[in-house]
Amino acid sequence: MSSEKTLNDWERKFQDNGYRLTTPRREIIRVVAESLKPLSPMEIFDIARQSIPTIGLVTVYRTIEKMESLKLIHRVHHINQCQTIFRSTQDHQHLLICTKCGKTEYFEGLDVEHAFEALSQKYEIEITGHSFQLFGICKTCANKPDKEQPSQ
Amino acid sequence: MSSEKTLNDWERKFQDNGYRLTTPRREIIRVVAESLKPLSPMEIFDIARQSIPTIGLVTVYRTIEKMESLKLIHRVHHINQCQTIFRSTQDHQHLLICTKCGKTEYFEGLDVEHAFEALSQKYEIEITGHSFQLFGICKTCANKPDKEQPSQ
DNA sequence: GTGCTTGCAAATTCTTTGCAACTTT
DNA sequence: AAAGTTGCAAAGAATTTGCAAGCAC
Repeated sequence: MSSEKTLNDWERKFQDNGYRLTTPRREIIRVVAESLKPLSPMEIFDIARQSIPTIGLVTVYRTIEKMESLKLIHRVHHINQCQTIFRSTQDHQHLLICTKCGKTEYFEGLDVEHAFEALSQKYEIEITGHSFQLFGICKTCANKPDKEQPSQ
Repeated sequence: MSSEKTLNDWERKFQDNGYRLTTPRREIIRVVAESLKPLSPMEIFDIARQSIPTIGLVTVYRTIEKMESLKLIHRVHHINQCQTIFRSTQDHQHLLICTKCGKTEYFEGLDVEHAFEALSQKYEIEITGHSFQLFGICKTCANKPDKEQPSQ
């Protein structure tokens, strides 16, 4: 899908949901829809500002909120930015996280590395690492609908 | 591996690398090594403070730094915390990211969902979502050793 | 005209840095 | 004793909120 089509789609989604298409908002949408890489709010701001110098960073944050609620974007894991930490194991990097209580464990039984060679060639990129996390509701939380934290 | 063993391992790693084992540092290590879930710096601080009330949040940040350089921990993707955004597609959530220039694209050719049913049963958790990202060096960057950004 | 949206300023929250006092080795 | 480490205070970033003026519909 061309980015021009994406852009129209996004603008239509905004209107269909009762959001107005203002000049700054359209520019922010355009920047994100056409970007080849994940962007931080400040990066979006800097790019958008080149066309609309009076734009405010706050508007960027608020437009991101709306794009997210419309599911037009999602958040990308950049290792250096995430500040939630967990003990690592040498072997496995595959995590299973309960979104309700936070309980987390490493899991085995899903081999993804076997496909890396073929993907490297197909997409012309040398794969050097990966992040793989599954989210779900653990047994304990499924049985207790109320908020519950693990012992620590 | 029991968390007691983990704890001893970690303390030894600190000492082997010339870091001193101080009271606050040991407590922070203990909290992280024994935690069942990923923790933010503030959460670590709050738990550690229960045993060592005089501990400082700064020490938590600095100990995290050291644990990370010793590869005892790693950072976990929590969707609500990461502020780097990228357009989403309805179908695929699998990203290929060049760590040098940031260029990102969705990829196909790796079916992970097929294993979810078996994993759900094995780990007693209902899987509701996942995040899967591959990191690497794209062809363009591999040919140009200098820093280079994609057009946007 | 109505009501959503904007940008500013200020308030919060999060993270890093400088430094003198303190601990570990 | 030497060198690494601590916690405070302050600086610096990043994000959110209140609000009057402005704009889309």
